[in-house]
Amino acid sequence: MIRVVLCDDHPVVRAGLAAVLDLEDDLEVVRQFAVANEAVAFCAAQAVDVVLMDLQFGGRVEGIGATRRIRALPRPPQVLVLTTYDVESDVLAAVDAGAAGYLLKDADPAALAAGIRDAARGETVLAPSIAQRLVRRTLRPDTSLSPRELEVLALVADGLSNQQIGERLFLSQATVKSHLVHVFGKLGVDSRTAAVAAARSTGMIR
Amino acid sequence: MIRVVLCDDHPVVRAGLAAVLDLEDDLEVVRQFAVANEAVAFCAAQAVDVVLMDLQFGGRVEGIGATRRIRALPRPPQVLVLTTYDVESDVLAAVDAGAAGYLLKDADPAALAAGIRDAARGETVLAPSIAQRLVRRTLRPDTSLSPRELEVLALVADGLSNQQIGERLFLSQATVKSHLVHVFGKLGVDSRTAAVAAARSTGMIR
DNA sequence: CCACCAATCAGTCAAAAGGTTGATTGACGT
DNA sequence: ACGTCAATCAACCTTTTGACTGATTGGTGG
Repeated sequence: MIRVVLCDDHPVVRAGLAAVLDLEDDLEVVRQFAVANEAVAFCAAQAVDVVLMDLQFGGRVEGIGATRRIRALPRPPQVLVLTTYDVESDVLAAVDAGAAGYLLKDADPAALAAGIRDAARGETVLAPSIAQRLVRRTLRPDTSLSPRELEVLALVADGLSNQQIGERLFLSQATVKSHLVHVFGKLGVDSRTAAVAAARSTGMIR
Repeated sequence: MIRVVLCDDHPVVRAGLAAVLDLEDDLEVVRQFAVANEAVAFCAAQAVDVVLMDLQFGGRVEGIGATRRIRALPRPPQVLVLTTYDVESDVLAAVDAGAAGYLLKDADPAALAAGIRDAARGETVLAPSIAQRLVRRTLRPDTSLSPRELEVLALVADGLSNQQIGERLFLSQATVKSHLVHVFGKLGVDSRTAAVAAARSTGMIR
C-alpha cells in the first residue's frame, strides 16, 4: 500500500484527488493539507511514501520551499509536484528542490495513479509536454538560464522592480541585479524590457 | 432541489466539485461533462438550473462560446463560470456572454454552494477579489490609450529604449517620456515593464 | 582534492528611466 | 470664436537600472 499525502490549498482539488485516488487499491490517501508547512511537519512525524504537492498557494509558490524541506527530512517521502500550468521556471525549480516529478492537473486519473506508483519507486516522472520541452531545452545549452535566473526574469516580466523582486524572493537588490546581468548576457540584450521581449519570443516565458 | 451540471475538462476538478456539492442537501449534480458542446446539448434536452462552466478547455477558452449558446436556449439554465485565475478580460467576456457569475476554484465549498444558490435565483455572483477589481476599474474611466500612446507602448513591449523609440517614431526622448507618463497614469503603474504587463493582461497589446 | 559554477552580496559609477512643471501647435466640435 | 485635447518639446531633478569589480558559500564532477 502506497501512503499518499495531499497538499493543495484548493478544497475542490483535494476532494477530487482523494476521490480519484481512492479508486486505486494500492493507494491510500492518509492525510490532506491546505498549508504546505503542515504537510512538512506531518511528513517529519509519519511514514509517508508520496506527497502530491501543489506549487501555488494563493499566489505564493511556497510549494518549492516545502518540497525542499520535505526532501531534507530523514528517509524523506517522494514529492510529486502537481500544478495547473507548466511554467518552465517552476519545473526546474521543483526538480532542483528534489521533486521526483512534475505532473499537470489535467492528467487523467490513470496517468496520475501511474505517476504516483513510479514516484514511489523513486523514478522520475514528468508530464509528456514537460519532458518534451526539457529535451528541446538541453539541446540548446547556450541560451539556457539557471532556475533562479528564470525566476527573476519571470518577475521582471510581471512588471516588478528589482527592489520588489528582492522582497518577493528574499534577496538583496544586488543579487537581483547580478542575476539580471547574467540573463542579459545570455540573451544578448541590455535592458529588462528587451530581455522580456526576447524570452517571450523564444517561449522561455509565457 | 437545484439541478446542477458540471462542465470541466479536468477529471480531478469534476470529481472534487461533485464530492463537495453532494454534501449539500438542496443541490443535485445531474451530469458531468468534459466537453463544452456536450453540456450545451444536454441543457437543450433536459431541465437544468445551474451549469458550472470552466473557461479553459485544454488551453482554449471555449467556455465563453458554450455559455453564450446555453443562454440562447429556451428557458436557459444559469451559467456560473468557475475558473482558476481571474483574468479581467475573461470575466468581462463571460458576463457579456450571459454568465450569472464568476467564481474562482479556490473558493471554499460553502461559498461555492452559496454561489450556486444565488445563481439559481438569478442573482449575479462574483468572487470578492473580482468584484473589487471591477469597482476599481469603473472608478478609473480613462483606461483608453490614445493611438500614439499605444504605438509607443508597443515599442516598449518590444524592448526598445526611449531613445530608440524616439528615433523610430521621429520624436525627441522628451515626447516619448511624456507619452509614457500618460500611459503609466492611465494604467495605474509606475514603470515600463509594469505597463507592458498590465497592457498585456488586458489584451491592449498582444 | 581541485576546478567549476550557481547563488549570494557589497560598493561604485554612469546611463536610463521616471516625475514635475510648463509651453506650443493643430484638430475637432459646439 | 472658444474650449478641449492629442501631440510635441524643454529643463530640472530624483530614482532606478545596468556595468564593473570583487568576494564568499555550497554543491557537482572529475
